[in-house]
Amino acid sequence: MKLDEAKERFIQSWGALGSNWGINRTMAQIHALLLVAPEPLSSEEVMAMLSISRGNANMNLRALIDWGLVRKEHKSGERREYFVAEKDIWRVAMQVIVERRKREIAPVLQMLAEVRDVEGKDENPEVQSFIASVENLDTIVGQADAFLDLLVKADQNWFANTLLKLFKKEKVNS
Amino acid sequence: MKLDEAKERFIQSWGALGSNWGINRTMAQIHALLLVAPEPLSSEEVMAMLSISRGNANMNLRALIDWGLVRKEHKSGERREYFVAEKDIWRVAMQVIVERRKREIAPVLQMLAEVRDVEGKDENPEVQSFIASVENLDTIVGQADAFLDLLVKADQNWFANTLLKLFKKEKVNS
DNA sequence: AGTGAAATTCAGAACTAATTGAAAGTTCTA
DNA sequence: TAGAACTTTCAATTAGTTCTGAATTTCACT
Repeated sequence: MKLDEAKERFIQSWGALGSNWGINRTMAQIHALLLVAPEPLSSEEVMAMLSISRGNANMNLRALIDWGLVRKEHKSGERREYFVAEKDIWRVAMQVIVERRKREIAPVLQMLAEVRDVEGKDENPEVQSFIASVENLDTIVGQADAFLDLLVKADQNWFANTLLKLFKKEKVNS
Repeated sequence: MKLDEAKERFIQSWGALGSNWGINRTMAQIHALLLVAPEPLSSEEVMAMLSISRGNANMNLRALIDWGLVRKEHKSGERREYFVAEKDIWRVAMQVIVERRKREIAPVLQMLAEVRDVEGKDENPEVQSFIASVENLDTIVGQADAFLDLLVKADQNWFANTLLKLFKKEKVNS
């Protein structure tokens, strides 16, 4: 496969993946494009390479900056702004986790805490079963949240090592 | 808060959450509804409670069954089918992970393997840097995949215990 | 094998999200 | 402070997704 073809394929797949995860396709494509670009790109270049409009490029570049996945770079003596993606994929992944945790897990935990405190837990068995479901959910979501918190504070080696150890244990146990 | 109100809030939030994660709102709402329903519900009941059409209810119920989150239940002597959600949330979470892993991680690993074998790795430095990015990504995605595989094989207690241990270590280390 | 109750399908309608592009805004240089 | 170079905004449009409901099929019972 030729380099350009490989890049194209990578960008397309990354875009498709993004759109399954609530990230819009263009945003994921721009991210992919910047990831494999050897140099910072200007918005003109992004527009041209993905055949998208100025407005679209601008909007999605800003969203990427918002997520902490891309940053602006100024070349001295140039009016034009350039964009670079964070190239360390581990950091990219952690950044995505941090953001989604903040935007999504936190509100869910909040909601669960609220609905949990429903009236009539002392007499009504239906209420009791509802509370049981909610508490169950709260435990799991809480555990996942704690785990992600641990993960984002850790580094990649720690993760890889832990994983390795866990694998070994699995083998022993089975 | 009254029980009905709490259920309503739960269903709405669950629906909103789903739509951020590539699961359509109605599907997530039906799931939420069944999760907190004390009894199996018929599609008529689902339709009525969420004010959705027959077709929509049918389609999404089937999608839920497909994901392994809901199952049909027959009451003897009844033509009508009833639906129950898997109530063990841990299992629900694992089921979702299994599905998404199958549908999404596998194709990404495939794509990465393909684009990795781009021409010119011996002379062109741009090709080399592209390959480096892709390999980097492949490592992380592969690790995540392995981790999820481990996770789905384990049970909730194992996860909670491991997590607990990791927390303790963190404290000692810091 | 006929009946009616329930499940399924699917073409088009309704809704939602993404995109465009032109206009307005900003910032730099002279 | 004029105007060129670039960025940002946003109303209108286009594309994509979900939902509806009538038509069709399946099924259980007689």
